[in-house]
Amino acid sequence: MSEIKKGPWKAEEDEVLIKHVKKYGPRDWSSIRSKGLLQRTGKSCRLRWVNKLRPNLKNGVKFSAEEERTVIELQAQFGNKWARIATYMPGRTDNDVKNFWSSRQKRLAKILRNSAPQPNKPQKSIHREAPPATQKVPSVEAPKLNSSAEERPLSMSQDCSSSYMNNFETTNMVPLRELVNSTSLPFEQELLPLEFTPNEKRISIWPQFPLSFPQIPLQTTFDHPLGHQELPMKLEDTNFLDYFDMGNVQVPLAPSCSGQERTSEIAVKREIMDYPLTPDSFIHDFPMDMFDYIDPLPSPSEW
DNA sequence: AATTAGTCCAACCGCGATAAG
DNA sequence: ACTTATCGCGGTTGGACTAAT
Repeated sequence: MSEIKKGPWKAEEDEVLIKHVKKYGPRDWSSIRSKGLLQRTGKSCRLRWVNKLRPNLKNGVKFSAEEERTVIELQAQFGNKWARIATYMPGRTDNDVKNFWSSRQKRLAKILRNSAPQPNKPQKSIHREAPPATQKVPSVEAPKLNSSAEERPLSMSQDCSSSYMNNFETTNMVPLRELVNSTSLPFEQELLPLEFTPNEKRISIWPQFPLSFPQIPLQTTFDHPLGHQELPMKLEDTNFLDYFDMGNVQVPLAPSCSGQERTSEIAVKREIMDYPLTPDSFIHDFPMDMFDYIDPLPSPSEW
């Protein structure tokens, strides 16, 4: 029995694989080895085809702003179902999406690490008393990374906002699904999985949204004793978590989909500031540094 | 210029689901 | 109904590349 080859693929091997697929279609992967065409496992052949050789792949192309947004929202909805998410993204594989997401998680983890108060470093003056009228988001344990939104209770569905925060024991975060749901966006209807055909056109899935995307306020303000005049806290500020009690971060709640008010001081403030809650609102929960294309919210006069 | 740290990405592994015998 | 083979998915790893020091 011949040895199984591993490691990087050579161009000749790719050619053999492509020929095989042309002849038999993308199936019978294990027969490639049993016929002696390649010393690769069927698994390896399939992976190579799906991730690199398949037609219409966007190899070497960075994720666009639109793709970033798609991943963010679909991850919030589906959890780490990368294959499923990839079906909404022409030219992208589950591996692409997975790699993209994990790199953003690392980026965020770094941001949070850099932002965390240093043990020996004098702390900034932080407003630690809960403002009287503020409703706290229930504290949740950060779910394990491989958890899936589909398999979790609703309240635990904020994968993307909490799963990368394993460094913290508990974190109060906006439940992403609530935020997404609060917009009453029928995701399953709006984002149709794409079927790949040889000559498929690039399908834009976003124009169907009633609102433009993304709309991150240039300066997301949070309650602070100094007031936002002195402290225009921006999420991209690497020290932004210093403004919070790290163990008990308070973030805005979006209105529930039933329309009932879920007041939080911040949410109210946002209303006052005339920032409507959009389908994109949940992206407020991310530091801007985490993504490449999160643009500032245009001023209301520009709408 | 050399070294280090950070990022990206291709490929592997393990596991569960499903099909075939 | 049971066993085995195959496939597909998600998690992880390691090397290549780039930026920072």
